[in-house]
Amino acid sequence: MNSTTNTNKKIKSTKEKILDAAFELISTYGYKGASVRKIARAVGIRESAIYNHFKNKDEIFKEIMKNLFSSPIDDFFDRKPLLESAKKGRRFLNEYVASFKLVSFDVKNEKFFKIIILELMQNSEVRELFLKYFYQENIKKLSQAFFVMMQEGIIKYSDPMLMAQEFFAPLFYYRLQITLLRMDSKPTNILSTIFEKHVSFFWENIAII
Amino acid sequence: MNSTTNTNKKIKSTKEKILDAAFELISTYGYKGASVRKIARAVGIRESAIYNHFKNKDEIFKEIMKNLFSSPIDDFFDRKPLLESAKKGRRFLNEYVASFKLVSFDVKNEKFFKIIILELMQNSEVRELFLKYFYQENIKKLSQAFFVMMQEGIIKYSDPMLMAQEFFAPLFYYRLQITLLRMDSKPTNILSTIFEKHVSFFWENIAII
DNA sequence: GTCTATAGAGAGATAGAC
DNA sequence: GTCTATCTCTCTATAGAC
Repeated sequence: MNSTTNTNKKIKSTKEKILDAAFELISTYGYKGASVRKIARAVGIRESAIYNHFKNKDEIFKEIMKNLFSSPIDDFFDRKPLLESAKKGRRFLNEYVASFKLVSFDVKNEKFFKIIILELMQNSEVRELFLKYFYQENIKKLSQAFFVMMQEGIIKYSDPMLMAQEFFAPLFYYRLQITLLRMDSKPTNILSTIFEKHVSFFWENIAII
Repeated sequence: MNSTTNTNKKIKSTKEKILDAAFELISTYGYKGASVRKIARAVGIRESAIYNHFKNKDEIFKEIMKNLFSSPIDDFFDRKPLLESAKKGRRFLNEYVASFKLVSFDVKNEKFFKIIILELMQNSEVRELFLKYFYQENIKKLSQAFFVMMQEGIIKYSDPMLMAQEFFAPLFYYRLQITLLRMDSKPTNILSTIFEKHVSFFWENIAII
């Protein structure tokens, strides 16, 4: 174990520094606005030095894109057996939303979210990943969970896919609002409990009894 | 009434042509990407000629911004007395959503929507208008409508503001998805009836009986 | 692996002839 | 009101010295 493994305090390589600076700049100015000039200045090197680590600007973005959708929400589904924990009904939804809320208020994840929105209308690959991530990953798994709940007789019978979308959409909407408010340093206290309220509102309406 | 009033087929002035071209370009490339060069080329004039009609590039964007949020959804609330039509309950929601759906699939409005998303993370004024429009205009009026329904005993008692947000959020989410799918010429048939399904799902859960 | 120097394109904007 | 010509800046990227 030498310094190159960067176990603890990690001395960052120039390549890592470039990626960090690029990530920061792209999340505020977007891909076009984050120029190689700005990135180099942020790192403290010349533009030409960038090209010793990346073939071109696009390669930098591609590297950052790899982590764009690997957020803690995925981990949520990985952490526990879906079909088993779904049986917990409302408690399952509470846990899911708590995880989503944590991600929404996390600074690093907020920057990823900003990049997604910034590039959504410009980059078809981002669109592809966006639809895949929010659909395949979240909606599909949520609909499975709702299906389990129906089978268990905890909630009313309905279209699980529709239910999943109806459940997820407000989460996305609230997250977007939080991000926008925070960008202009506006208070988000109105939204601090909205996630919990959402679960209550939703549950009241799908639960049996 | 002479040719300058442009009553019927309207011979467009250069200024109008510039605005049209700029609108088109901004909706695909964003503000930064829609260069004065590109706009001039699209109109068929030189860049310098642009400056006879607008002080600078920013003035062009400001002019377009004026119409950014004056969409037909506003008209919906203007057209009919809110407190009276809200008493119709589900029929009111159906009409509101039908209006929203029309806007979502309208090509011109889709371009406005794209500009909003493109500039949301870059332009604080767009953010301001976005929050104002979607909050003050839509959510506030919807919550008034829900309050009326509660008073009338058509729906269960609850927080009208929360209800309005929960009702509106999926509409926004579905609209975004439709826009993204259409950008890559992907089928939207899965979403063609989602707006109606949303009303059904929501209504079932708030209605008394 | 970093630097200087430079190329070549595209950006916003202005001066002045017609 | 449109043109040509031009200025100044910023951008991505490469060549070659150290």
